[in-house]
Amino acid sequence: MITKPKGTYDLIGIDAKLYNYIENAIYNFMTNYNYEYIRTPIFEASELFHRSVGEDTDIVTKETYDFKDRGDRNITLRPEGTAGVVRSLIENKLYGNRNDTLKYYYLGTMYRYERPQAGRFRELTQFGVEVFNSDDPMIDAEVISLGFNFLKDLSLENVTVHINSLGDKESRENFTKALKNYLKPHLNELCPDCQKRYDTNPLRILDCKADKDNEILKNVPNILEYLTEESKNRFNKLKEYLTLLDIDYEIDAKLVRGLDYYDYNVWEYITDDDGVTVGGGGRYNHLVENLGGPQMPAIGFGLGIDRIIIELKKKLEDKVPVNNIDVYIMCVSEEEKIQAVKIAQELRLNNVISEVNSNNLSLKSQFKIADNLGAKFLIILNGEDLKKGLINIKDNATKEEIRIDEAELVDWVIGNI
RNA sequence: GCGGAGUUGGUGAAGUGGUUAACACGGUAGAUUGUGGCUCUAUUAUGCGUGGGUUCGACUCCCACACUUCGCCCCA
Repeated sequence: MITKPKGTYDLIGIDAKLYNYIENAIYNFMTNYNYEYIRTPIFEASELFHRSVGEDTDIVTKETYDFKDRGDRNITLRPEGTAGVVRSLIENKLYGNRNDTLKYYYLGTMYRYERPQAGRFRELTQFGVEVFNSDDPMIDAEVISLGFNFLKDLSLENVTVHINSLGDKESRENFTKALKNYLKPHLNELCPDCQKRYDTNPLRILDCKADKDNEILKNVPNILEYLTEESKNRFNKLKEYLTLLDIDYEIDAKLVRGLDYYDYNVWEYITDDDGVTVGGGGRYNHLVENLGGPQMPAIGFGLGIDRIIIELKKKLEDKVPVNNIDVYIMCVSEEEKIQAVKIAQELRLNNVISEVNSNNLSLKSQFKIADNLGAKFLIILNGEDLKKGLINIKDNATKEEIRIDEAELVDWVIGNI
């Protein structure tokens, strides 16, 4: 048997239903916020990700799907959404009118060569937004609240936004220096991984799992105290706006995001009950420029649809929603089938959700199927009535059965569902 | 890339080196001369992740691989 590649999954059953539900919610929601839909390729030149994410990080050296195409080009399956959108912005000169704030959203699959775990796949789906050309904390608040409100709209109620500021370059350098000075005398008390991180990625030590309870980490310098005036102002403004907008947020000075390109305000959406991060984002005011575009501020987030589906399922428990249909059409003989197909099409074209037996089943089985589909009405075709131009229709709730004229069927159904 | 646990019908699962792989749900057919949801009866895995090996004999033991899951690294 051929099996699916590691870390992928088939979207079927309840998961597929939830995905459809989320997808529709996204389109509706984004229309109200007046964000434009953008779709960029699933694969891009490898260089794009190397330059955006950082040349030396593990992410790019061993956690992307890279290959050479037949034209000997270096190609990478996109591991995230931001780089492609920024590339498109630059290539298509979408920033033509420099007064506009440009707002985009995307939904699509991403590919990461990682070891699968709970809620971590090699093919994953992300919904994200990117906003260009506004540097005002007001827009930070809009973007953060957009994600938060969207999750609420999906009825994922218990989510808190964890916010932090990484400041500008100067703030980060100052903080990193202070952090390293603080940790240096205690280095041998940290876990082996953290001892390595001390040189490679000191900020990551802040959210180390092994040293979580370590006293040393509890008293670590606070990045927020090392922010420059400007960075601090941005962060304070953001908090004011979030309070104004009634967003549940929490300041988390130990929140660091993995990418080099973030500046200033960063955040994650974290569920309250089990602490799952369903998404996160940050401001990245230098990425557009670094990828060859104009100097242009930007901010965005990504939400993991796969994780959201998992969280929604936890909430649903056994209350699996059933899509009830309006009409189930039962038929046995050849002449009944001919009629059934015709009626089914007619009803469907009139927005009546209809299903028709197509398996030569006994009436008993057809009744069962109709019940499982939650049909409101059953059309039970029979040869004798058909000859008289009558259709036998049964209300599945009251069990009442009436015969109505063929010509009046559609109107009758529309009037009664 | 590293480590732990797992993989038995459509589903939930029990099970043993030896002939017929339990039980339940679900499905199908019948009792019901075309009108179900209750009940009863029959039937429903030529196969126990895949490929090798040991054995007279393997679903059961051994090896490899795949996939799942939990954790590490990493987390865009």
